Amino acid sequence: MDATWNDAILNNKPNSTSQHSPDPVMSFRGKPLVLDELDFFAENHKKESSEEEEEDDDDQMVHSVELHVDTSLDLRMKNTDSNNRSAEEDSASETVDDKKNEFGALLAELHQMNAENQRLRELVDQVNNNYNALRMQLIKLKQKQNSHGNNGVIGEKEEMVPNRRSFSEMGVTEKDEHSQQSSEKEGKSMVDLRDQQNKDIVSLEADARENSKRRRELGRHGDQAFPPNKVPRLDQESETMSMIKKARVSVRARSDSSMIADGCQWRKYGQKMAKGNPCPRAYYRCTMSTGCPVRKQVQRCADDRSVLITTYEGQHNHPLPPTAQAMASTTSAAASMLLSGSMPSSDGLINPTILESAALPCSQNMATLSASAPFPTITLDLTQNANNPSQLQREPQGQLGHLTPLLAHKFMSVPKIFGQTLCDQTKLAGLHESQGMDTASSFANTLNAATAAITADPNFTAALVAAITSIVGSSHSNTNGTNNTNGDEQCNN
DNA sequence: CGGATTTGACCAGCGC
DNA sequence: GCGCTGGTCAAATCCG
Repeated sequence: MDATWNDAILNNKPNSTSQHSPDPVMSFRGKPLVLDELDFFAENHKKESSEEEEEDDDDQMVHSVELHVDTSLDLRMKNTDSNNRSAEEDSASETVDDKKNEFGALLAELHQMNAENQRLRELVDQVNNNYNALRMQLIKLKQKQNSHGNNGVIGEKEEMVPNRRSFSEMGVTEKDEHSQQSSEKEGKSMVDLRDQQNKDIVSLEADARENSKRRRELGRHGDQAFPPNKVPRLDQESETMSMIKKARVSVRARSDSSMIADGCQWRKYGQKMAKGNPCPRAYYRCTMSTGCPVRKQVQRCADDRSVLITTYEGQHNHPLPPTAQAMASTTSAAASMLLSGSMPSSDGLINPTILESAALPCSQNMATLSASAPFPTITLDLTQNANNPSQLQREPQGQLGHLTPLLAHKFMSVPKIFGQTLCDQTKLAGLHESQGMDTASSFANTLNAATAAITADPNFTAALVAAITSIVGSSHSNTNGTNNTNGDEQCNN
């Protein structure tokens, strides 16, 4: 943005030319501007501001800029009128001055917001960095302690124990683990504590299995020994925990390569022929950190083999390179959003805000949630709009970093709509039960509403398309060190 | 030689 | 209980 132009507008300095001129003009660098030039600058300013907006992901800024342009257009219209009616020149001139002042104020506000956004962004970056550093330290510490506790015998197995993973993902935050570790410092050995944790978790999961089994039997026999409001609470909690553990994000995108380049390192650990699809499904796990629980499945679409379906599961437990953060943020945020919306509101009904959103007519069917799948899955379909040039142009290929906040914001804004956190879900589940609602059907309803709510946001879908298209685009040149698998070749042949 | 990939075996969940 | 399916393991193999 041209600083001089800004200063001229922001300071709203009276210019000698404009002061003496009968026509309402503004000046720029000492040169009087006619209205067409003003429009030109306004348009230019809009373009520049839009570019900045794309970099800053500042939605509010967009509104400000639009307002600014509207004002300038309004200005022109008013000025044209005043030229035609000389009798109203004075009043028109006053109107123009008013508009100029308003214009300047808006720009000043715009700058303030911009600066504030910059500060906030830096703050968020800093918090993120601190979090990642702490996390890495924690992981290293745990590994150290594990190696002591196991006489130096530690492997991936220990880190990959699902119990531990589910424990951390079950809403027991690292803070809790920290507090447990500090209590351990007060006298308990790490080994004992870990054994106890594992026993508790094993016991929890065994109970959950038992309850699940019992419920299945009850369902078969139509027995009411456990009517909806009498089902043990643990069952609900376990179900929620299991959901959290199993939430998935599926991305459909056109790609010739065997994988989309999402910035992470993956190791293939299996391949299976899936039913109903001649193309094999490949299983990958993240190898950027030992014990990272993230896995993904890659499979070509049976109907259209140019479409690559990548399904992500889990959250990374390590810092990610900028190129990986876009996809990771998108998937983890989508999973969070998905899970946050997986329960009804506290009154047992779907939040009316969701229904309002669902009623919006602009759904593009790009993001869908599946309630019928064994695990809650959000599918992002990028095949329909991938050829839309206007959307492709929004984001240069290979530049994912600055999309992350926007994508995460777009996803994260949904839980706010639902007005709940993951921690509330178990409580709500109990309440839900007590009101005798059919959990499965309400869950499906909520998912449907969430689907509509997400897809109703054109900004979200556009940003998503841009982000993942750029990922897919870059995958042609970089397959992340993974060669084409047999499965892919097999399928392409 | 070490890391990545392949592939058959194994296991768990689910429906009948 | 049995068979089917999806997901994972781990030994064998490949590759740089």
